[in-house]
Amino acid sequence: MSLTSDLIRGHTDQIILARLIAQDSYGYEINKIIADKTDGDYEFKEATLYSAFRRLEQAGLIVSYWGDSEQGARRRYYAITPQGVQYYAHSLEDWHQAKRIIDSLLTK
Amino acid sequence: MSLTSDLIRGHTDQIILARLIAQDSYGYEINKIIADKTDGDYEFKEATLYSAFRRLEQAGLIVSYWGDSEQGARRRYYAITPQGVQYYAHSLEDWHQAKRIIDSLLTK
DNA sequence: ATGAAGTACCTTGACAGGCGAGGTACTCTG
DNA sequence: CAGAGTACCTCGCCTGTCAAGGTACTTCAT
Repeated sequence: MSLTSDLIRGHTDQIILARLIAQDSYGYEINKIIADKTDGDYEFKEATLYSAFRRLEQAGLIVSYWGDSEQGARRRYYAITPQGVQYYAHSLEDWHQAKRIIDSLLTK
Repeated sequence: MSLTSDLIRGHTDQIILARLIAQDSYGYEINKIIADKTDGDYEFKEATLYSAFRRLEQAGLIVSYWGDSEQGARRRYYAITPQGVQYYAHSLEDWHQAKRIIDSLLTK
């Protein structure tokens, strides 16, 4: 993985929310999906991931519940809230704008 | 300006280097050019700008010299070094990769 | 049976970058 | 002479990342 975290910083929450819009999920799975989607180029550090969950839940953008799996390790599932959806939509616009702005600043 | 700083974080150094590749410049002017290029949508906070200069100079990516202006406020000019040019080229590639990765993570 | 590897979660403390707030010093214009 | 503009700088807080460490369960090969 060659991506420095500072390039992803500012997208962590957004990326997690994008996954939760697709379906409820849990930490470990989200990270695996991200690794898959990027062909192993990127993955959150666990500490980063779980601190993001805490932040998002406190902000009311996601809620969590324990999975009722009888076997295997317990899983804490997360679901996106309506505010989360709204926040995500807004963050998408920000991203498109940021791309334009950064690209324009990197040219003569 | 709606851009959150975390979206720019990771691009600060890169943006400054891009300006210095175009021509030697100084803090105040760089910020004005950036404001111009983005139609006022973005501008560095001064503290951010000057701490970036310090960081870049310590890293050997830029060098500074005092402008010899007789009138007006003194200006500290910055010039990019060969290492700076190299670092910039590398950071451009990182950026293109980051764009692809982030975009791919924001879709189902 | 035992140990390694995989799944799955969590916390602590350090560190780096952004930036609000404050400051200095000079020039120009009304 | 005051205020706005140019131009630089520092201090200390805040936030997000992450290395390091931990817990607990399951599966599989030895």
